[in-house]
Amino acid sequence: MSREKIVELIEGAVAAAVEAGEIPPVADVSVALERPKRLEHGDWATNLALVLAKHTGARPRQVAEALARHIEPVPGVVSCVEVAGPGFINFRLAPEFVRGILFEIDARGDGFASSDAGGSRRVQVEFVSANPVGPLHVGHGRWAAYGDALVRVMERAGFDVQREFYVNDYGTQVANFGRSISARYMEALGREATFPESGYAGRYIVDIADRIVEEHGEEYADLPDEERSRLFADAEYPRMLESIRATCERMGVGFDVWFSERELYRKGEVERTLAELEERGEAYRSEGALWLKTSEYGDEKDRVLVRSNGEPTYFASDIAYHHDKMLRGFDLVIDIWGADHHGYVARMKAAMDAMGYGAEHLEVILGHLVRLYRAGEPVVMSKRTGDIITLDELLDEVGPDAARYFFLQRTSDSPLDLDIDLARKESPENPVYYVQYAHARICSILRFAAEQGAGDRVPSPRDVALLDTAAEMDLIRKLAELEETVVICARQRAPHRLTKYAEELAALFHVFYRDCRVVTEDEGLTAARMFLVKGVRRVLKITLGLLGVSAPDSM
RNA sequence: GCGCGUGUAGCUCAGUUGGAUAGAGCGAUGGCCUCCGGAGCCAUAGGUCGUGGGUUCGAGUCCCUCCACGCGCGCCA
Repeated sequence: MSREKIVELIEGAVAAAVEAGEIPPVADVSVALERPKRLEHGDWATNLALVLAKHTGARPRQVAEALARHIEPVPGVVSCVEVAGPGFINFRLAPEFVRGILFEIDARGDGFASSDAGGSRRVQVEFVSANPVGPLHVGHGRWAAYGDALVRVMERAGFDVQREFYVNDYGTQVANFGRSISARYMEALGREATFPESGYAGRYIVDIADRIVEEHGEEYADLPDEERSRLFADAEYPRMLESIRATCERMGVGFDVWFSERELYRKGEVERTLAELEERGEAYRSEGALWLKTSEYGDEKDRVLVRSNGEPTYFASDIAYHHDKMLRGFDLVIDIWGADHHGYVARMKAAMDAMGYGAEHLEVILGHLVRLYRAGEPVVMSKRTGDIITLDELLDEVGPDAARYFFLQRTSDSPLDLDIDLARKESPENPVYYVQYAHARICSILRFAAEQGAGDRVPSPRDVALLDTAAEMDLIRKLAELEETVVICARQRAPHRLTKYAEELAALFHVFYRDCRVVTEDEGLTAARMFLVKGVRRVLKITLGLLGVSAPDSM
């Protein structure tokens, strides 16, 4: 890749300048390299001279000129090196080197833009992790899209990543679920029932109860309430979990591991972890409860692990869970939580320290919520009242491609406003159609070319050299940006940048399409342009694939 | 009250460890189809980057004040 070539040149110049006594030694050169925003500033630029000047108090431009003196253009690679502005060194690549990316795309195929930037670091990403007591809501959809795209992007950037869904199938939520079904069941039979205070009011609970009545009639009516509730909870949460899995599947999101909280308890991992923390002197007893000294690791106060009634808290099992993750050998664990859990981050990180792993092995990404609107009016969403728009309903209305793309357009750490009426319009306001259209259009061109009998030989470098208009070169340069874009997305945990890349690439293609006819009388030019267009198609497909959005041949 | 997050064009939002003249889509206005898909392209208008200070060669980006909005602050999960 061109980046490495430029870094080489800069490193050489730095070494030469240091030897000549013109500048002090420099640690790392590669970080100072960036793509200028403006084309007239070249293909690559470094602010290294500015950074050096800052440390030494020298004049930035003088440092830049000293460095530039030690850099010679490389025929066929770098055509021009110049000092500009306050002290940037700009590099312009030779056109034939720029065009070389087309051959690279052709050679690497679907593996194009993958790199080893992540160094095969073992990473686990845990996301969605919804309680199996109700359907996924729209916010879950956002986190599913985000987590899944993040994993795809990190994989392509050379991380070894696993997807995990944590199933909270133990404790209060599941118990409430059972009690809610139980109450609806009794109501359906015309028996006396009081709906629990903290029950789930959603319509789906009634549906479940009705189904049980249909299948089993009054079979459970005379059981004690608690027993019936437990029975229903145990029988129904796996079904609910299955439907959650199916919804994720609809969005193209699959998990490598479904990890059960219940299993943690069953295997005694919670007990073991608590004992360990006590042995390490990180936990202590007070007021009849067991506390973790989280305040020693940056949390506001110590937190309860075991209540005075003997019941472990959710925090306790969560620590055991993260203990388990670390035992499984991950270098880094990324948790994606709803933003409403942000008060929980400090204590979980403190727990990582208390266990002796170090908080730096846990990264928490807070997925902000989705605010739903209908025709500009906010939709009140509450599990308490049961008034929610489910993810399935949204998928019914806008389809998985638009939903995923929409969710991925914004950074994860800001709230997302989603107007359902707007989203369901399927109008060009949703850029997913714009990008998909570019792909479909290319496929159409290639179909046309085939009808015309245009050959699809790999063009010679001389043919490819015919690609020299601004529209063609701009498009080619954009193709070369995918790999670094993927790396940035992975490092910043910011897959949303890829939607922007996709739109820019599509836009440049549309401009090219306007300016350049692909199928012409000129065989060499036709071959070259078909080669280019195929490269664009490949890159669009890879990009959309990373986002989890389909790349249709026609629309 | 304390903590976290967010304030960038009329609207929705991008903006690499601080870099060169702050971008895109939608909306608005005006143009472009004899010929590979007009779900497209081109042009124009639109900004004190919430406010006020600070750090420096340089701040949308870093630090502090204040304002607005969202979320959190349980022996809930």
